[in-house]
Amino acid sequence: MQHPSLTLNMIQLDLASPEPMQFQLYRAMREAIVTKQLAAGGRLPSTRELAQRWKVSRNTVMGAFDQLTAEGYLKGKQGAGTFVTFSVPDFYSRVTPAGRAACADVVARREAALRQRRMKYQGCTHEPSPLAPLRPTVPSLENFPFALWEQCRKAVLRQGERSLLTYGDTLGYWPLRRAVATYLRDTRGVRCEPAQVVICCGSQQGIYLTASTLLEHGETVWMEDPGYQGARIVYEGFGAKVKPVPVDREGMDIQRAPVAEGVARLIHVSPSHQFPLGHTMSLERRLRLLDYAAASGAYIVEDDYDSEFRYEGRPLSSLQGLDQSGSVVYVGTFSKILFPSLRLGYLVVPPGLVDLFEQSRSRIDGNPTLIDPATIALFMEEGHFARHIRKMRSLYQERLELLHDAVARYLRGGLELEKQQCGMHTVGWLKGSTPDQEVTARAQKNGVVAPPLSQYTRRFTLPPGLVLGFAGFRADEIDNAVKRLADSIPL
Amino acid sequence: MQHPSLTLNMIQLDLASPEPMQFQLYRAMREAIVTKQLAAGGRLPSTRELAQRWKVSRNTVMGAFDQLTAEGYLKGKQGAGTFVTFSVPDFYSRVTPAGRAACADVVARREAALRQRRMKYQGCTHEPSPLAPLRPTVPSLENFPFALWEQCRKAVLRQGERSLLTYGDTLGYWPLRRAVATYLRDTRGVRCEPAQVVICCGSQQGIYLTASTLLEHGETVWMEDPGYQGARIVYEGFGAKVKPVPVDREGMDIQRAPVAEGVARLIHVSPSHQFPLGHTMSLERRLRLLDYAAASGAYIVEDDYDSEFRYEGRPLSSLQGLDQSGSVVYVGTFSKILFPSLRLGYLVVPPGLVDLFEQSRSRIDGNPTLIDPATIALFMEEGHFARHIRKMRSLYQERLELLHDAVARYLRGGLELEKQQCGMHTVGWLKGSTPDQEVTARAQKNGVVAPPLSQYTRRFTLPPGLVLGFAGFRADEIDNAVKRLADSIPL
DNA sequence: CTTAATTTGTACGTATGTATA
DNA sequence: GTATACATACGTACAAATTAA
Repeated sequence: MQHPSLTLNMIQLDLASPEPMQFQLYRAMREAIVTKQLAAGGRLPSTRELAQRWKVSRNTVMGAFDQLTAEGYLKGKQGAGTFVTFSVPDFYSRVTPAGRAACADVVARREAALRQRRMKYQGCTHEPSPLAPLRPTVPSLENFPFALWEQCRKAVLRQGERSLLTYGDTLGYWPLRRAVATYLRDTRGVRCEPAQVVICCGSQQGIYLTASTLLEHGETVWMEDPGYQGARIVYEGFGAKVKPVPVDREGMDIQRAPVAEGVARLIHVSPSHQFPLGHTMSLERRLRLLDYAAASGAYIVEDDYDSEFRYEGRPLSSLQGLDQSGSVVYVGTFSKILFPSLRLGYLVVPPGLVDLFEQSRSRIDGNPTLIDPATIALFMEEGHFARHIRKMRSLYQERLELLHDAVARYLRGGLELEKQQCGMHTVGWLKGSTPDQEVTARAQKNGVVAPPLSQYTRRFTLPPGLVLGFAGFRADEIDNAVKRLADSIPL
Repeated sequence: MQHPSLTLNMIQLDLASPEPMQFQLYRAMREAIVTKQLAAGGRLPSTRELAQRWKVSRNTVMGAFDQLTAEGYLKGKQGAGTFVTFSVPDFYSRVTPAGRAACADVVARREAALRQRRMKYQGCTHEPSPLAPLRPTVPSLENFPFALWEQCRKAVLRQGERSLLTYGDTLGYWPLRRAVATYLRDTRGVRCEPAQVVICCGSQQGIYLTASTLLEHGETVWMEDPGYQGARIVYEGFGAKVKPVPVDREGMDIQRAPVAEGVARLIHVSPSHQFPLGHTMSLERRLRLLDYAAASGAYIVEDDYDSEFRYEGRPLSSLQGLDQSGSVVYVGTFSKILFPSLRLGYLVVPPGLVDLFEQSRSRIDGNPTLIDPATIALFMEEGHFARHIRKMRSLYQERLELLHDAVARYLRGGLELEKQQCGMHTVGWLKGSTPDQEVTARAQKNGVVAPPLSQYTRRFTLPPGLVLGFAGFRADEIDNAVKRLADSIPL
């Protein structure tokens, strides 16, 4: 077959461009080949000729040719010339307008289908509210002993620099698992061995991991309503049917669960400090719940997200500590005690399930980080952790009182605060008839973050209310925020 | 009703135990109440009497009583005594031996069923091999510019301490997404905007996230065989049917895919440096693959895990850069360039799918970390990143040559190294007839890590071979390891 | 078949701007 | 600030392969 000669007339060089000339040539020629402007098998002009025509060195042309040869577009034959080896396959849809159109159609339909499928999981999206008062779940960062933290980090790095940079254990850094086990035993009445502790990237991942291990597509999950919607989204993402169970002052009542609609595989609760209402689950309800789980084979997810900060009396011990059947997965987090961007949490799983959790963990996200966990471990071992909690407890208690004062000052009659015994946020009931979303929107305009209670419920209607975080903000910030909140509530 | 007096004779204290005595008392009494050894309404002995009997301070007894009172088990009446308030509900199965047995049975069956269900996902587990030569995918940690890294971290913290401790954007720290986009554009020919970049906890999570967004239960995934089994486990965990596609020197051949067994939703490939064999996918195969994806509606996962280190010529540009239909999800990682325990990677997703990925991301693991990403961003902006890659490139090239020398010296005839042009590991073909697993086991005993090739394949048989990592080890370590490897290979 | 012209592939040396140590 | 390394660009030379006269 006679090889047609190709001219390459279409290619223009730009001397002023910062892009190297070799690369300009490479790109232009590749484009020409892929779009079939240069036919397969065609012979290119000699490098000499091209160098002369483009007024560059022959080496420059050869540089471009080399790259194209390496990528398989060209093939040089000594003495004969350089040829386009690569025949853009005829199947290649890009070359014909019809093919292109067909593909575009397929691609568009694919995306539409995907969007459709995912629609059902959408629900309430995570609102990215700004870091303004009174955003809930923000700890006091100003009071975090960052210098101490850095000191621990340095010590940890000095000791084990090389080993802390490599791959860690799937379930987490052992000294941290040990420290967490001790901590939970001492302060939360959790019964566990270090081996049962799983370190994960935040409590959200902990819940995810639990779902991925214990939950099968189509199974039923019972959740508190109102409750933590982040968990609902996770469960629904696994194809679970999430059924709301009403909550009152004694917490979730398992006897009011929709048993008729199918037995639960997972029951998600926050017994120490119900999210978002803040109630503590009563002892009777706890025992009923545990009994139901043991008798029915359901697992309980105990979300203990906020239990560290209790202002009256001793913290109640955990559900997990009462359980004797191995039905409870305990979920905790460091994000709210230390700082959120640390993104570390933990699970305590029943002893018999550790290996199953290890399997799913290694699928999601093989080898975890090491430096931060090692730092936390030391931070705990040296007692800074417990000390910081104690300090924050009294600080947050003060701030809760400040919030009460400010509400009494600026919002008498407009907002009634729930009596809160623990946590970092409280609920304020709106006395007027304005829907809470509307108040939230107005407050946002005034620079105050206060999510509406209605955002946390799916089925049961609540009186209008706001969730107010008081932990992360100074006295003046709280005062100011409540003042502006008062301006946002129509009287 | 007359309250019966209770004796508490059953309670024994253990002075030697590290558990505080208050807590021992608390637990023992709680246990007695819950198991109905102490009846509801019963009057306990006075704290004075108990203190005397147990030979502890009255304060200790009061501590235990306080806790039990706070939790709702007891109620003290001044002048009258302390009473058991909590009546264990009769439903409570734990109280009767029959109920206990029934629960135990349910619990045991639940766990067995779970184990059964999860069995199918088990497959090849992640082998936790020690950090010994010649373990693959270990970068040279000794040469990591840790001082510079710490400097960047410090600078980043100084600038934005408070904001770096709070919650970040779902898809990652924006400056890092921007830096990654620029880097990939310049060095990998990836076409992308910063908004398409998703920061995740390692490439494993990237693959997981992709599967959770694009893959539905029961759909088909095509994968290179041999290939990265971590990805297979992820896909199978989502209920996908994973079909192996053979690989040769030109990479995976889409024309040999098992089309008859169902159309693919996802195609997982490593075109720049096939894992584990190290071949580069030819241009024709690349275009065929892209064409197939665009025409069939499949998505391609391009795992570009190792492409930074190329020792001859320029790195080939990515599949993503050739794609015009938005069918490619590009997966990269920092773990192999910086250090593994950093656990950070990234995806580049098609522009139309960003919001879907954001949704799934927020389910898996809401708000990502900030300090490390910010540090990387600065590290990149200041050029340390590119510099470090360049340095490591020439270092690894040297080490590859050292490996070749050592093999020539100690293993002439026993092992033939694949000619490698890039990456951090290479393949050595065993010339004898011993199965590779056996050689691996012997090597492990001699302190050398060298995974068998057979571990990376599912269906197609390969000649026996070993995967040898040369990047993370010093000259003497490599030499020594090869010597010990020679002792492990029967001649 | 021989020969001369042409072409690639390889190997030098040099200059320059940039980034790095 | 200075020395060093590196990528880009340019020029020259020559061997090996091919082609056409």
